[in-house]
Amino acid sequence: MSVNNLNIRRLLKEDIDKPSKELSIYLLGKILVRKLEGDTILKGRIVETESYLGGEDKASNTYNGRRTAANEPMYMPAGTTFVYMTYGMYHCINISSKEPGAAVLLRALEPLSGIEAMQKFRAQKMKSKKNEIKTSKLCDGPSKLCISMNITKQNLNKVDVTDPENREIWLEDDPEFEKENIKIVHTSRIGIASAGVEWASKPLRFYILNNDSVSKRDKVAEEDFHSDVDTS
DNA sequence: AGTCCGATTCGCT
DNA sequence: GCGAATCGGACTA
Repeated sequence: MSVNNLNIRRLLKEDIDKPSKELSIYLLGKILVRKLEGDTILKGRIVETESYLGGEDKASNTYNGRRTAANEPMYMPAGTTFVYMTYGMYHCINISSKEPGAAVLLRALEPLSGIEAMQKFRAQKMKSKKNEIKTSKLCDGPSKLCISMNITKQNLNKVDVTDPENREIWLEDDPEFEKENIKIVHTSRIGIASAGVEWASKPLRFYILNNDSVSKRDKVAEEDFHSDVDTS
């Protein structure tokens, strides 16, 4: 085992047991690990997240306290996966947070290990399998990362990623990753216009500035980080 | 039982 | 940049 691996540790319940917004930011830089049958390991650094709150949040599946069999994982203890199908053909994965009815949507990963397998999963699902996908484009969207990591509602909904016995999916800390050296952009969430401007515009999406795997950059929000260089 | 609609992605214009 | 693909589940009656 390499020296680097000695400091890597799985995240536990106590690490994840945070309110949705706080957890969204905490998870940036952490590593999502997926172990396939045959022991292939896929890893990706979380570089973009979104927070979904309960109750008031019109964009949330749990808006107004709605509670059904389908959204039950959002009410379960922090660290529970909530995988749902969207547009009849894609999946999105969330990690439930401390508050009942709230969760964090994983929107993008920077692929670190198992790139070959990710390429294979993505190619399977596409019509034109001609050209190879750029590594940074393998997981640059909530459904793309589910395809690349073979995450579906059938296989990984409602499981505890903080369970030390979980051999399929978990989170790891990366001691090499210097969180103090990155900039985190706070901006509006994607694809929720029908929730109305008030909730659609709230800054509940978070991503690592200048990371190539981020799904959609917000140039305006990014200006906050270089306003002193502005020449206008 | 029937209708409506996405927390998206891809392929083509 | 735009429209199609595609289906589970919430909601209506």
